Amino acid sequence: MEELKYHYKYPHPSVTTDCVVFGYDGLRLNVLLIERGADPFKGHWAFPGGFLNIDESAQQGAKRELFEETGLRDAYIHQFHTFSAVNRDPRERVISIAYYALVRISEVKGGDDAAKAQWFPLDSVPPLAFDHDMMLRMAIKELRRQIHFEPIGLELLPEKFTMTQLRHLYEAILNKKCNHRHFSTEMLKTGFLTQLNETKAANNKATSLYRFNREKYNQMTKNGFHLDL
Amino acid sequence: MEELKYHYKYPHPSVTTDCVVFGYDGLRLNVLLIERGADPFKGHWAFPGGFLNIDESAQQGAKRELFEETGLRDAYIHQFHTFSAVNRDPRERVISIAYYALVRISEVKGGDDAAKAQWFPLDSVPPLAFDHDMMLRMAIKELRRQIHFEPIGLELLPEKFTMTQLRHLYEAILNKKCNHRHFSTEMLKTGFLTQLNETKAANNKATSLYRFNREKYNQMTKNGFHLDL
DNA sequence: GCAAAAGTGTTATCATTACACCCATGG
DNA sequence: CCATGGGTGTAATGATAACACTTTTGC
Repeated sequence: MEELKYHYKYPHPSVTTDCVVFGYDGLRLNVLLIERGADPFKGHWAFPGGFLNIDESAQQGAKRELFEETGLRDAYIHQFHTFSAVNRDPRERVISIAYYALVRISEVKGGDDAAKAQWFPLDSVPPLAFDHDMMLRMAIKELRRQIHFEPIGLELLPEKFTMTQLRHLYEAILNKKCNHRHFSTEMLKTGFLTQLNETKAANNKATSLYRFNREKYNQMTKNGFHLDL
Repeated sequence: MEELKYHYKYPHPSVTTDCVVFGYDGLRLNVLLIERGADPFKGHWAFPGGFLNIDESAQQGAKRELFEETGLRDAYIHQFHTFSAVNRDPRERVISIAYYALVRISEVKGGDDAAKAQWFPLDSVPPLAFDHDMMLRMAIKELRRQIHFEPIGLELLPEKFTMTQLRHLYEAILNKKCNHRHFSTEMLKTGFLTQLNETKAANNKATSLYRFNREKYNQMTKNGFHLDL
């Protein structure tokens, strides 16, 4: 047995970060799951995560775990809840600070370790390990709230996109249809979209392409705004 | 020196809960602060809080701390963020799971301990200890978001109240005027208000009194709804 | 009696939706 | 050449706000 080095008068919990990684495939919202190779919950699916180092903040820890699993360095992440039920891990007392990330599925590489990772559409997620079912429900709830107060999309859509693509993303996240006239006017008046001169001759007449105005986008992420959908 | 009992191979952080207690006095939103009696930050004001026991969840810990400080057993509390910057406490690595509570100022008794506690209106809060300034900003931001998705007021208003009182509460929280016609129709159509036969002959002609419909209120707290203000 | 607080009637403006129609592409 | 997936014009409906006016109380 290894030497035990750190001594406390009162017991301290272990602290982990977990990351619900949302990816958009242009049609549906997906989550990235890892198949556990060891007990407890061996063979079950779970979110990527791991122990927090003593010299890193939770955000740094979550980004490190995300990088190890997806190869993404600067993804957008957002802390949404800390899970602390006494028996949530059968081995020992573990508190998990949970984040969600928004990424483009196409940019994700396989993880460092040989862990099996796989994307699942939101309506086909298998039963998860630990309290990760609740974790997923709360992540979705928080994402659906956040969409009313911060811009979303820069991390999920290609560089250039049509208004319809942006609406489809919002519809996938909110799981409801949005009126396209209203959606378009609301989006344009936020000011974080730049209309390009280019158009896309897709399956219909020339359609305008848009790009995110990063400066305005970041400012609105920081200061917040209010969107009625 | 006391005997040290708990041994870990890797260092574990300490975990605390802190509670931003919001109280409404019928006019403004206030927060409850404790004057620190010992270093670090001796003499500075801070939110009530303390170490999490190994056999309680964060929610139980926050409620325990709240009870010790206010005498309130069943206040409404809501977790809003976990603070984990490496040097947020100068003594050791401390992670704080932060909640806010909504209480009636009139029901708060002095705390168990001799700690000096005092209510401060939101626009007169002194500089706070640790990272509690940021904590307060984030608590207010989250409360202002939450008000769009869950009913608020049962914990802050008297049993019976007028529509104007309810609107004043919302205006105090959102820090902006609400159109009184619109406010009234929006509130009534949520269904969590019950109009009483009684009226209040206050400073004007007879005004209807309302009560919260607890069943509907709790259901909407749980399932969420959407309110545009 | 008058100022202040709060409710009501009327109307103007704007947001939102519904419906019908048009256009360009891909088979 | 037609079905499909969007886009647009017009108009109805409903939400929101502004303004003037009323009621009652406290001073």
